[in-house]
Amino acid sequence: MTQWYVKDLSKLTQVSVQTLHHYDRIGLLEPSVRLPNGYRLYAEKDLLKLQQILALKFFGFELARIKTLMQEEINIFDHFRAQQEFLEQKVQSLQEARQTLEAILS
Amino acid sequence: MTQWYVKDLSKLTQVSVQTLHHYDRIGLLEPSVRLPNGYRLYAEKDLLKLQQILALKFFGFELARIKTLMQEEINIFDHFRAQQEFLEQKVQSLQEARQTLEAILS
DNA sequence: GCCACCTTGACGTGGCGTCATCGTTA
DNA sequence: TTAACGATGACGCCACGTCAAGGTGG
Repeated sequence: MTQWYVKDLSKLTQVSVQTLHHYDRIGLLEPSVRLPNGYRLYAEKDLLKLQQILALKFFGFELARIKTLMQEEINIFDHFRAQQEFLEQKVQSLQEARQTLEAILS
Repeated sequence: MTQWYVKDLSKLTQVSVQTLHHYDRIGLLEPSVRLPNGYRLYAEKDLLKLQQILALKFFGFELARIKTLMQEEINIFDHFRAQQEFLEQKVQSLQEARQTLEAILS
């Protein structure tokens, strides 16, 4: 089986059907085939692309940025470096709050 | 000066006017005085309440939760403990992503 | 005819930001 | 008269979740 309907791909990747619909709407991941009845049909390359999207999501990138990143495909490491700084700041601010709470509780 | 219009309170606390409007709409911080012309007038106790709200926000509580917390006012430490766990999980997931990026970059 | 799938569309979430339109005058 | 405030209301953002109403048959 190298083709999937939304629900099949959803089960396969643990990504909800609504999320796949959403990705289609915003043009992030459009199924390579649309059947005459309007059904979405995802091929293997779509699955691969989805997995790349999930990886970038894990790194904390926003969907809009993921979209442009996958079109550029160049100097991904520069983006990684920038994203790392971004995450570092987020972690720091969370850590501050957490440590303050810890101080209060101890 | 112990009374402030929205913009004055905004400047004083660095909280935007829109945010103050928002807090009023959701019933989190309603100004103690409403002039006949509809203008909001904040008193000192409102300022104090706003500062408490900001503190709880810093700890990562959601506005809805802050609202109920300030009504209950009891066993705040239990909430702090729960919130600490919540923050700890957030920090961990962010750390994972950050460390993975670090590994890639090094 | 029934079930399990598929579609699109509208609305909700959180915490506001951003106009737009209008009234007030600290 | 105008600027600088004030008000409310509608819509946008992000990443979807959640109905709702209807079509299709792998």
